[in-house]
Amino acid sequence: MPTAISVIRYSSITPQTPNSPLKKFIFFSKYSSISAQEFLTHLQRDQSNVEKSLSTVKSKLDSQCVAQVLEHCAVEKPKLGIRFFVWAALHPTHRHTSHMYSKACKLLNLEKNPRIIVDIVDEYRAEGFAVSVKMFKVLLNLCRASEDAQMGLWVLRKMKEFGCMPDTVSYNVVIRILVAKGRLDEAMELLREMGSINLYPDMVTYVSIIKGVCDAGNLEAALGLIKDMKRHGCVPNAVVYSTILDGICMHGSLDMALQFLGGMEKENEECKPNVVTYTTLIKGFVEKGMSNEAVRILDRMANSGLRPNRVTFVTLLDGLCKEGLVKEAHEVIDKFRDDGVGYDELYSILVLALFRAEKFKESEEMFRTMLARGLKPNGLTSSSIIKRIISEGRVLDGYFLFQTLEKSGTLLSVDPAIYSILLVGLCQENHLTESGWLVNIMVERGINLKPPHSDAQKLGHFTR
DNA sequence: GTAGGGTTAG
Repeated sequence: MPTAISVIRYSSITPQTPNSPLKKFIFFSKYSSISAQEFLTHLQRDQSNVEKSLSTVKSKLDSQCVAQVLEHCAVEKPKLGIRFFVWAALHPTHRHTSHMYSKACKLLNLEKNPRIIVDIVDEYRAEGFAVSVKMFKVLLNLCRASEDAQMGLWVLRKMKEFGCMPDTVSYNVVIRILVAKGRLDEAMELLREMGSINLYPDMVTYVSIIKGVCDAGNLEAALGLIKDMKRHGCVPNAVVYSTILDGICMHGSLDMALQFLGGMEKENEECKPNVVTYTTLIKGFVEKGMSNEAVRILDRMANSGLRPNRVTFVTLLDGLCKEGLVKEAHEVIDKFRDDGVGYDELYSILVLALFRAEKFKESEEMFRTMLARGLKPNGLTSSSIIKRIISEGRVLDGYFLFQTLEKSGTLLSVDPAIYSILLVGLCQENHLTESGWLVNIMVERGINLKPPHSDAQKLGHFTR
């Protein structure tokens, strides 16, 4: 049987990108798929014509393989990594998800080294490579993932030098980065620029700018933009109106927001309020400490035939619990128990809402009630409650809850970090049988020990 | 593209 000690030893060989060439080779052959290796080989074979070399690879291109190639390029050849990433984005059988864009930024450390993008564009030019609009859009989306407005603007300007005409989507990407950075004037300037080169701003362009204007509290400007878009034949939809409604909640009054909602309810299909619209208003009431009113919005939403989702319930139950309206919160979940989200999930949301309202005792009691009634709590709720119990020094309490969750089949959804925290606690208090049980489960599930730094030092005597 | 525990896997 594995012991606590063996798990700790075992975890010391957790894969991490190594530095020495030999270790790298072992890592390379152990953790990379055949296809990633093939792409890497071709990527390095003819560095003067990377794309052509890559195009001869027959292996299947998938997300896992993209991530592996990037990992291997990260340390020494980040530029090659990006060239591969851009090439892969244009591959007919593959599309990068937005998650993959963030992952690429992280792996290649684009935030710290924005120069890489500049260097790549220079490389393309030096090679006389025919860069397409699509390729530039990949670079733009990398700028967005690294939230680099400066680089986004730079890439947008560079496009023309390659004979590429930026399209509406290219502008939208840069406008969104600027809005996120609060650089509204520059975003507006780009909007005007689009008009001057006969590019049509679309719904996405307007939603981005309107959101920026609303966040800044300029409701009048937002309404002005609505007029502009109508004039340009872009008919505002529920997304646009929901964005404005959020602005009214934040910077106007709730009365005004109610009126605005009333107006939307009378509109035709495209503009009718949706789940997000109602949730936005619920959030508006909750943030003003009027959760009881928010409950009425939920009813109004249900009456109009829309199903509230998780976000709706999280927003509302958080508000009710913060105001101590726990009875009302129960009424809400009982009323909607068979309606889409599911009772286990609703109950979990309520327990977590109490937790976030710092009503820890009530929240833990309700969590235990859930388990006693055979309801399955979700991972976030279980993790939050157990983590707190352990941090209060009630290690065995945490252990018993772990056992209960294991029996109910929901232990797997608990954050893997908590396994380690619990194991450290059990070891420190010399609960050997209990640690053994936990170790078995961890080994069985392939969960590595990742003690927080301070605890790792305390664990020193176990690893010797 | 709008509300936004984090979920799958990406």
